[in-house]
Amino acid sequence: MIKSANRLSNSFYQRQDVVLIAKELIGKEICRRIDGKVLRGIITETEAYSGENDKACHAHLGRFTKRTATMYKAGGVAYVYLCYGIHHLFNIVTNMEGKADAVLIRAIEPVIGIDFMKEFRNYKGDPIKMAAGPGKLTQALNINKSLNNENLVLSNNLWIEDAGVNISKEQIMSAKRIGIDYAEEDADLPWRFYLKENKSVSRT
DNA sequence: GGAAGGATGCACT
DNA sequence: GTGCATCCTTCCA
Repeated sequence: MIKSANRLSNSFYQRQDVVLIAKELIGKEICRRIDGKVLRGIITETEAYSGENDKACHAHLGRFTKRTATMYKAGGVAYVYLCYGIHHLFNIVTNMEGKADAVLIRAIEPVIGIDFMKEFRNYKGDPIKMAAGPGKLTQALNINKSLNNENLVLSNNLWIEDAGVNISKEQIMSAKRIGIDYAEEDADLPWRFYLKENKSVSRT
């Protein structure tokens, strides 16, 4: 295992309040190791999804399928799946085994390995917006389905650290989630969190 | 074997 | 701000 005193552990992921975890993940650092290189980025935007009471969640009300099975695992594993046949989306499973809660990582601000991220995305523009969007950040970090089920506590390829960035409550904004209009009244839940006035968020 | 869907991104006005 | 292309996975017959 990569040595890191700041790596988030099961006690962080396996708490029951997925909304709280989504909020606390803002400002944390996502780390991805590829070929011995480590890419890092600060999480600037998340969304909470809860299996029990949330129509937007893939695993709502016992919809237990091959795809959503990962969400039922104990907190601390990655749930990666393909959307629109094109985009990989990266989620962090939370809560205990049997509870289908997860936090969608929607955007990061690149910190280390920016050139490699640019290469993965074949992107020439401003790095601050390079990973501002769930499909973009997975591409920048080269996250794909092979990382589904990856244990973020044990893995050498993908994990989350507390970067020591202090985020005040005033900097964390909440809003309704995006792209889930099919979820009816649950689409209005203010379960999306993002860093105030940060350029690396998908939309404002 | 086939049909339907989908937690987006980008081009364009 | 808005419209739509796009294609792999999943689920069901």
